[in-house]
Amino acid sequence: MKSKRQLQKESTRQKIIDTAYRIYATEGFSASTARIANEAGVSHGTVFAHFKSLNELLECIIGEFQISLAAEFHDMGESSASVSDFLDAHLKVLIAHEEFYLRLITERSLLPEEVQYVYADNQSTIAHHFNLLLSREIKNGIVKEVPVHMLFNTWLGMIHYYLWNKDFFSPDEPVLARYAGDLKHTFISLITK
Amino acid sequence: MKSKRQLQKESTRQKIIDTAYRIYATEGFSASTARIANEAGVSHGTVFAHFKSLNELLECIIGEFQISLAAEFHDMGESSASVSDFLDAHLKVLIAHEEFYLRLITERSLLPEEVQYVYADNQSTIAHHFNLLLSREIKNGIVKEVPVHMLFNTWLGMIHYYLWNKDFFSPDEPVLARYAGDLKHTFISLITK
DNA sequence: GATTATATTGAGTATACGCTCAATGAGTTG
DNA sequence: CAACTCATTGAGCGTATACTCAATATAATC
Repeated sequence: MKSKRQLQKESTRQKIIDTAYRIYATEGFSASTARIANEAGVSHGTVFAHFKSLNELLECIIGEFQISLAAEFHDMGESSASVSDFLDAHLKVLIAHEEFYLRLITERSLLPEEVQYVYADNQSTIAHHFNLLLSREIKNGIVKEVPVHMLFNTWLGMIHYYLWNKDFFSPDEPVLARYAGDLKHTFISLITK
Repeated sequence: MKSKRQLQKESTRQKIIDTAYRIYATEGFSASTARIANEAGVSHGTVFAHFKSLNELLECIIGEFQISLAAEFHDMGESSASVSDFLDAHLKVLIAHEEFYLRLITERSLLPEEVQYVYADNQSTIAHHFNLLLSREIKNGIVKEVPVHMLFNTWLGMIHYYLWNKDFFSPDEPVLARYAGDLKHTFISLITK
């Protein structure tokens, strides 16, 4: 049984996390700690009672994001039977988290070193499943004989390029949802013989 | 005939520009105006005697960069007879300016709005030539029938992805020079029937 | 050579931000 | 109810940084 105090503390911490996540997703990582505290309805000092520093707050939020993405990517890998399925699933996950993911990739240089390689892990999980499916389809003669890691990089490159140039491709609505069809179709056309 | 004063002024301005360019290319856009003044061997105030604000300095430097890139891309378009030539030329230009270009794309969010769309112009010039060459090769049955703008975006996506993940692909030496062969080879394999 | 024009200087100002800490008051314990 | 614990508060500190301006030094002009 948790004491009233514990519950209060956890709830405050969660309020900070949720608020920071929302602000970061909508406005980027340059939001100040004062701003976050304000919107979370707590005092400025409270932020530092829960997190030793801004960096620690960032690491916590980005870490949690990374963990939940990793879980979704894992499930996705299990349930995809073909490259086409896999691309759909991959897009679906990214579409669901587009806002925050977009900030993460466009403002990476503002982030502490500790989280700079946030994707490395995730992407190697994805790469693993992707490569299995692709190798099979290459062996079956459906897909061209190009090194699988290059195919994977091409796919991620396309997606990131659209995200990265969202302002150009789709300033007022999510990019990925809008171009998912084109992206998938183009990629499939390119990799098949 | 320019007066001694004019020459002095222009030389000071140029020193500031050159120094800022060098520092931005090697360390990124978070360098302070004091730092730039210091390394340029002028006083802090001098920077603001030549540029109304930091933003104006940034706009000037990035604008000049953009103009010189545009010129090189233009020449490149003229002299490329095939898609393969074109890719080589494109890579060559980017390789020559990799450091600054990399900062531009990885730290874009730090830059003033006025320069956010720095590539739009450049890329439409490139796109124009690229599309001409590709359309021809599609008509000749060499290249797959995929919308040319998607092919162009795929190519830029690959390049930017490698630049953007330089720390991962090639932390200690230029990425593009190292992977130019792989990038071009993969892209050509993918687009040809 | 005296006077004027101006490029340069650098100490100083204003602001923003991360972070601290003594004070406060609500919750817990005996 | 009294004593204690601890989450929360917010004014205040230190630092970084863009930008200003009166003073200075040097070139141009007569």
